[in-house]
Amino acid sequence: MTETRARRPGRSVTTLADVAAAAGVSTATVSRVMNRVPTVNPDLAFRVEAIARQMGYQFNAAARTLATGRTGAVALIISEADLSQPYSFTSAPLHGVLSAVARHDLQIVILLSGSPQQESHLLEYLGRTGVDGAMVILEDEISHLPELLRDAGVPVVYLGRPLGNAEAQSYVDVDNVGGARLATEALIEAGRSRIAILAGNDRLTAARDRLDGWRSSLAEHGLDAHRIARGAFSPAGGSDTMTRLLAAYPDIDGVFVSSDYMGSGALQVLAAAGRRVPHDVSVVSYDDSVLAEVANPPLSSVHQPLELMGEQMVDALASLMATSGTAVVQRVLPSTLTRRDSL
Amino acid sequence: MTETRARRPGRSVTTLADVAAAAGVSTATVSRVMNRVPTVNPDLAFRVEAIARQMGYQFNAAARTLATGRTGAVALIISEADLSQPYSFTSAPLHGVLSAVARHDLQIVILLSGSPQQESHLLEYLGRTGVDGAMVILEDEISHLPELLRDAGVPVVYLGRPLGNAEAQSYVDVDNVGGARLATEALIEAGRSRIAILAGNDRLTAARDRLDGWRSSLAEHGLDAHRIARGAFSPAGGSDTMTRLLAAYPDIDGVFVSSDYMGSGALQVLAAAGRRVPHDVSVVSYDDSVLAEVANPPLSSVHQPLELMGEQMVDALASLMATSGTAVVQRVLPSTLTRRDSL
DNA sequence: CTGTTAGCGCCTTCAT
DNA sequence: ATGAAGGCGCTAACAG
Repeated sequence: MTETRARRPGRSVTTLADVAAAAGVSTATVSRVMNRVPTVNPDLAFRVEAIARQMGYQFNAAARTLATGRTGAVALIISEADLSQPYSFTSAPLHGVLSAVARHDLQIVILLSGSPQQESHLLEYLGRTGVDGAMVILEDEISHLPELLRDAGVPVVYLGRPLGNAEAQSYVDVDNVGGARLATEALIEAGRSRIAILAGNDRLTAARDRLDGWRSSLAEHGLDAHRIARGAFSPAGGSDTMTRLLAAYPDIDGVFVSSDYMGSGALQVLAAAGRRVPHDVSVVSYDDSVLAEVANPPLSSVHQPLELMGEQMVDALASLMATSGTAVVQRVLPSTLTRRDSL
Repeated sequence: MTETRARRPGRSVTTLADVAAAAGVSTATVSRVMNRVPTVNPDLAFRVEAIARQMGYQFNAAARTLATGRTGAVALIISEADLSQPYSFTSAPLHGVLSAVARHDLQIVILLSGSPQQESHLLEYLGRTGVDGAMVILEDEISHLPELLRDAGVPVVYLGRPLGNAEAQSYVDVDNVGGARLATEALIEAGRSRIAILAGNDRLTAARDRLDGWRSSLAEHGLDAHRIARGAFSPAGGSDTMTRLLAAYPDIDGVFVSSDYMGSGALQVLAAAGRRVPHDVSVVSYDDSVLAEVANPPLSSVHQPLELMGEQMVDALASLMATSGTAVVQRVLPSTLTRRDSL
């Protein structure tokens, strides 16, 4: 019995050399064929390809990476905390990313950000021959991350305009100002004039932009823009903030709520206070999530193309990796309003 | 000027050889030090380690993989479709997986399942020296996947007991029967006796187990178990099914709903029919998601330790990879009941 | 258009 | 306990 020493490394039995031997050519030729180098004789290429397929040849990713320095993988940097939120918006762009990745023949590696430990791991991984590029999907802005990533030597695309140095970064964002204006205009068109806002945490650019949009719409129509209350993007935050708002400005007849999560809390407070929606008070919310759908009454809400954003991140990253220069891609997508009973 | 040809491959400038040269030892020794081989002289090890750290040495993953056949990465197989559901339960175990992965010093690669194309990609990737193991988180059972994966040559752990061949697979599951019993007992304790169920799609083992649990509890208490209606795990499914249920069995005073998603739909139908919850009808739901929290009234719901399950999947996989044998790990976690106003 | 030949960076027997 | 050297599988000059 031939003593074939068990090949520990790799599970892929067939190598380039095997195919080359079977086809009676050199490994270089097989390599060219597999990589579709155009200069090979078509007939030969066809023959080699057939043999390779028949032998079940699959290239060894590690070997290829070692030889080329490219990995065919991109990192997706997300936060554990974001995912753990019961209703987190991270999964929608994540979905977009995943569906787009297939088109570009890339592999996704998940890297966690959040704790210092995770970040050091992240940088370490990026520093090795880990990935060819990275995408960042973080709900809470982490202002120091961009500068850390800048040194990693790979192109990076952010979801949402990063807080810090701004203009030098590539990102895909939605028009939060425009979305807020959409919501506010709808309230005005519904005949409301004492329009308040439940604003989110000021540290988030999205929250600030929505406040700005609300303000500018009201200003354009000569309406007061002082009915403001701030709170967390959560049901509890929504009810607390709505309670304070109602106490401070009992005359409100319209509310723009900066997130559905807050919206569901706000609705409960409104109901408890005997304000009928939309009879006494019109409400427009933000995110157009399932929470808006199941709310009572169902909430009109500004829809964000989250999945599309994920897809575009991949497209942007792919183009950055192709040019490998210092190019910057910045894309801002429009929002739309989904109308439901609360208006 | 010395003509240092630009090193295309890899970004990690410092190699084992560099460290070896700086320390005046062989690359073999440095390799041993970095891999904590116990036979090296402690003093030497310390010295080498210091030098390596100071030079910012990081091992090249591709080179190591090429040499050892191990990758230090595990695949996470999920479905694009699951993620795209507005309220999907995939992200909770995902979160658990991610948080556990750090502890084991593993890297996560996302692989998509769903379309035939994605599956062939998946198998191809697994077939290469892609990963050392795999975890499967699929909300819809895909019965042919286990047998495909069986040939991939790496250990696999499932979330939820797989439908098919069952006993040969490793999995982490929750006790759906027990959870349903918990819910049903609570309904009985609340003084209800005409207890119906909104059951889910029969193709899901979870849905079937919940039905079984409901049945067995009722049987033990000598109560009728014929008030059954089936529907999709969605708000629309919930309202449709609840409507049918009410028409068929107008006398119900308790309902066990197999998912919060259905629950929110069911609640609306109940309200529209003039049935007060919990005064006329008690409702207990399943999943303990944010939907239960924001429902009106807030729903009592069976809580599943989804994140914990994700963590345990990683633990299980790690132990499988360590033994590298044909061992099987099967773990079933208990559910608990979160009480809210609907009871 | 195809073959030859060096590595890519690391691990690992085999000697010493 | 340490060093020398071959090889993991593939790619990319460079010849021919």
